[in-house]
Formats: sequence, structure tokens, C-alpha cells
Amino acid sequence: MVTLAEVAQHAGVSASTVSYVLSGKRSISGATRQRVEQSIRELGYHPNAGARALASSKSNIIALMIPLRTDMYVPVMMEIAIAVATTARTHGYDVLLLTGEEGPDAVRRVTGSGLADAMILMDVQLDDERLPLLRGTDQPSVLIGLPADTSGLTCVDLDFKATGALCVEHLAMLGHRDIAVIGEAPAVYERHTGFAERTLDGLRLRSQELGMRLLHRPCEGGYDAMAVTLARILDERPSTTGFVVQNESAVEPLLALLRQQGRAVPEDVSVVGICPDQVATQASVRLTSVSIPAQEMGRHAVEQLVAKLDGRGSDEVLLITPELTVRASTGPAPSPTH
Amino acid sequence: MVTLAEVAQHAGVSASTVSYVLSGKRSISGATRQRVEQSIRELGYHPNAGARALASSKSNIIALMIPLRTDMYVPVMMEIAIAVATTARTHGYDVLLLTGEEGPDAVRRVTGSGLADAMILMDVQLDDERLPLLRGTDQPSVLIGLPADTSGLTCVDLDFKATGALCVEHLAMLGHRDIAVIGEAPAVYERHTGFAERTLDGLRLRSQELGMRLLHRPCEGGYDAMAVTLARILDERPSTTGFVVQNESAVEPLLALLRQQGRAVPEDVSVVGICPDQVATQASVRLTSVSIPAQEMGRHAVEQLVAKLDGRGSDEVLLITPELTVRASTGPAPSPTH
DNA sequence: ATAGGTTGTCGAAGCGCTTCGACAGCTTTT
DNA sequence: AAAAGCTGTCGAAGCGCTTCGACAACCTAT
Repeated sequence: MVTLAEVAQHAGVSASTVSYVLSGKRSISGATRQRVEQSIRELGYHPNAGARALASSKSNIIALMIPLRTDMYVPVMMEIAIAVATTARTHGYDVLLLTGEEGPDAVRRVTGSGLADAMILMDVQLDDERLPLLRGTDQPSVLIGLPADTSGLTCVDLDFKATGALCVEHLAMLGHRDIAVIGEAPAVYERHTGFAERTLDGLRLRSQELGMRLLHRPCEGGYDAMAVTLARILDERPSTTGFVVQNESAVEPLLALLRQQGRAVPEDVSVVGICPDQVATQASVRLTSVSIPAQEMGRHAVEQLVAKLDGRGSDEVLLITPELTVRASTGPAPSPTH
Repeated sequence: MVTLAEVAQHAGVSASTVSYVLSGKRSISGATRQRVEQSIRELGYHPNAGARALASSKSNIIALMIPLRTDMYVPVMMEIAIAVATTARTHGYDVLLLTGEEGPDAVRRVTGSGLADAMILMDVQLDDERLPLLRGTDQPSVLIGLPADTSGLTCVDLDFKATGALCVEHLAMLGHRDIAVIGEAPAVYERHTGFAERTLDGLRLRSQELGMRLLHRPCEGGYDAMAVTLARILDERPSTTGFVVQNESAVEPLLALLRQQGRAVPEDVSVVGICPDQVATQASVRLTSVSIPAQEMGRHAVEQLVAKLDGRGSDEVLLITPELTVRASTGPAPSPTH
């Protein structure tokens, strides 16, 4: 491995000069800079990460904690992770991948060892056991998701409450009065995952305000589970004409089942999805949906973090405004007469 | 931050002794060891990663390069990534997430800077431009996927050629003679991604051996693309009774379309998937499939890598034997008489 | 022409750890 | 009883970098 010292020698300057060329923290004459840069190129020099971290107390690494569960839509996680990684790179950071498995210990380990300069947490529970640790350290962090108490924390998330409201409003506008919500798997609610509960809040509140009836049923993904759930819903509330689906792996099964039962979408029933655009556009009926801006969330999280690391930025909650795209799965409610 | 020296002082020993307690590289008396461990716990000591990396020239980090494309089934990537991360942790390694974006430069950067001790590459092209770099360095690496020339490389992958053969055999055994293959998106083939081509090889070879007719059509995911593709296939070869699907986002669309056209699965046509079990079991018809052992691949990759880092292990190609699970989507070919 | 600024460069200290050689105090062998 | 070998511990060097203070060399202003 070629070292700073070797570059310095090759360029006929001192080591510190090379360092300053690299960091730009002191002014260097054009001639010297060029000579040094030339040497760096010729020798194929790459600064040693460990030495750098030791001397500067900065690792230039951002830790990203992803959940290892797979009961929530995985592509969203992946898209966030990729957005985090690419955005981090544009700011000169690399990303360390941590799974939720280690839990709070991972936070301790990373902060304690200086492995990373900052961290991003995904899959935040309303009352997450990692939060006290984050509050108790001076290491910057950003949550993707919203816990119950956001004081002293920086968070980025879709405004799921507004998302719920938006879905209800769209269906209300079309004349629907009885709505059923196909939710995430029961485990997601038991775990008190913020986004699921907030969506539900938004749905309930707005439907109440608009005088609509709302039925919420958690649902494991897949065809069989969806069949059972749908049967129960139609049994309990046959007048249901609008569906809101928040479980991506229930979308296609729902559409298939409705078709199979002779209920036309959108003539007889309307369906609104809360899912990535890709799912909405690839479904057998192009789905009216509120999209999950995974990329945007990942990007914002990194940018907040970098701002903090640069001494700018502060603790604040950034809620992304949901947008509903009308596609082919929603239409006017059928008149009750026929 | 508490340092080694502070622990040493607290325990009344020298710094090197503490280091040896931590690494176990020299024998330490029970009494001393306990005193040191006690101090470590009391002070909440965590070794500094940068210092460690500098002094030992080992970062205890494995780099994982994932593709940033999303035209291939993302959950598989995610599952591999998670398996890699958790397996790595059990061996004391952390995982650095790199996206394919940087390409060969990422390899140079990581090897050059000592950021990681080893790397795992996913989404390997048959003629991948990162390979010469890997061969030219002494940093261990493992590929998930198979390039054209594997000399001097360690690879882990599902045996896709055998997978193709297996699918054909299953359909042959059931009496099918005309088979259509719904492949990955055209871009995947244009890129010469190994697994897609090897599957095709296996399918073609075995169907030829068994005297079957095979039609291969790439297909973007989604309902609309699948509709077009299916129409073309049935137009060109109306006698088709067996389908092999290698594009996971075409599975449900295909099933829906067949249903819609009044072709019953498995009575009229049989469908075999090459996809993760989750997709196969959640489909509207439980799919006979060869599963993609994502976890196993991630785990094996890490274990090969750790073996190399420990001086054991060698360059070899590990092909995982495919397994076909019969579910509800395949049955005897309809007799040609009716 | 001299005091006061800049600008560009260098030397040296030190970041927190690992690791090598040394060695004191034992135990075993001859 | 001396030589040889273990064990457990320590001190010091050094990994490759950043950063601070020092200081020539050159510019202004007066």
C-alpha cells in the first residue's frame, strides 16, 4: 500500500502538505497542488481509512439499521437503503449495514467504537428501546419513521395520518359511504409500528368527520389470508363499496378475488392502495394510490444527517406530504338503487 | 470516550495486557483477566475501530456490493443482504453497503483504503468489468452469481442450469410437450446476466434431450407486459401447455390472464415458477416452483470469505442444488384429443 | 525603509491500538 | 545445583494520518 509519506516524497513536499492538498484546510499554491495531485495519480494513492479515522476522529461512515423482518414490504426498505447509500456517497460517506437483530446493543457498539459518525434507524416502534440511547449520546441520528415521543430526535417520514385522510377524502368525493381498510399483518399492529397506527388514525378521523363508516381489518399478505379477510368484511358489512389497502402483498389477491366474485373494479367497488408506485402500476387493475416515497425518505434522512454532522441542521420532524394519483381502480360509488 | 489506557490504569496493569486479554493472543492469568474484564465492564469500554484498524491492518468489515437496478426481484437481493449482514456479525464482521453505481471504482476505493478486509459482489455479469481488479488484488472476495470465466475466483450461486433442466423434467414427466418460458426483462439478457442465461441453457438443453419444444420470451414484469407476451406466445404456439416463469413480477399477472382466458391451472396448463418460496406460496394458485435460496447464498458467501480471511478456504465455485417443490399449479398435460 | 499582514510550507506531536522483544519469576530437566 | 524452558507481564515502537504552532518569504501600508 502506498502511503501519504511516499506521495510526499515523490512530490518533493512534506507529508502535511499532501494532507492539506487532500483536505483543502489550508491554502496551497497552484504549483504544489498540481505536483501533489500528479504524484497521487501516478502512485495510485488511496488514504488509509483507519489512520484517517484515528487521527481525525471521523470515520466518514453512516450506519443504517434495517429491520430483518419480512412482514412488511421489502422493496420499500431496499429502495430506502439504496437511496441512503447513493446519497451518502455524494457527501463522501459510506454506509454500514446493521440489522435490527442486535437491537440497542448495535447502537452502543457503533457509538462506542467510533465505527460510524452517525446513524439512521428504520422500522421505528412507537416506543422504541433504542431511543433513550440516541438521546443520551451526542452522535447525530435520524429516524425513518415516527416514534410516540419525538423530542430531541430528528425524524423523516411520510405523513401517514394525512395519507389516511387523503384516501378517505378521495373515496368520499366519489360518493362512497362504506369503506373497508385492508391493513398490514396483525403483528405489525401488535408491535405498535408508528406508520400503521398513524394511517389508521387518519383514516378513522377523516371518515368520522365526513360521516362515513369504516371497517379496519389487519391482513397477512397472500391470496388465502386475503380471501378469509374479504369474506369477513363482506359478511359484516355487505354495503362496502370502497377499499383502502395498506398491505402491498394483499393488493393483487384482493383484485383477483373481487374479479372472481363478479365485483367489477371500479364500477362496483373502488380500491385505493397505499404502496410504491411500481406496485400500483403493475397491478392487474392500475391502482389509484398514495405512493410511498422511499427514495425521498432515504435521501432526506442522509441530508439531515450530513447537515447535523456539519454543525448545521437541528432536531425536527420532516413529514412528507402524501400525493394521491388517480388511476383505474376508483370511480363513482354505484347508486344504492340497483 | 474511554480508552485502552484508562482501562489498564483502572485495572492496575499495562495497556498491552489489556490488549492481550481482548485478543487472547497471549496467555493471561485468570486473576488478571478477571480484573481487566471487570474494569472493561465498569468503564463501559469499547475498542476504537479506527485505531484497531490502523494498528492491525484489519478493519473487520466486509463490503457488499448490491445492484441498484430494480428490474430484478428485489426481495431476493434484500434477503441475501440481510443474510450476509447477520452471518457476518456472528463472525465478528460488519458489513459496508456499496451500490453498483460506482462500479469498478468502488472496488479500487475499498481495496486501496483498507476500508474493508474483503468483499462480496452481487449481480455479476458474465463479463464483469470488476473481475480483473479482483484477480489483481490479494484482498479476498466472493461473487454471488457466476461470470463466464471463474478462474481465480470464488463464487456461490444456485445451479441455474440444473434449475432449468429440473423444470423441464417435471413438465416432461407430466406429459407436456410444448413449453413456453417467461423470462426476465429483456435488459437482463442484454446485460448478459449469468443466471438468466444459464437457466435458459438448462431449459434448452434438457428440452432438446427430451424432445420437447421450447419457446423463450423475455418479459418486463406487470400485467400489461405479460398480456402482450402471453398473446404472442399463444399465437405462435397454440399447443403450449406448460409455462416456466423466471420473472417474479410476471407470476401473478400470468395466472390472472390464464384464468381470464378460461384456461384452468393446472387442468389445462401447468405453470412452474423459479422464484422465492414466498412468492410461490402467496400466489393465487399455489405455485410449483424451484425456490431461490437467498439466505443460503448469503450465508455461504460470508462463510467462504471468513474461511479465506482465516487462511483456510480456496477458490472454488459452489453451486447450490436446486429443489423443486410440487404445489398446485402443475398437473398432467391435457390429452391432445379434446 | 520598517512594522505588520498574508501565504505557503514544514516539523513534530499525537490519535488508540497491536505486537515484538525483553525479562522476572517459576517449574522442569539433567 | 545449574541449565533450560514456561508463563505472565511490561515497555516501546509504530501503524498512516491530521493538525497545531512555527516560520520563511513575500506583500502591503506607512
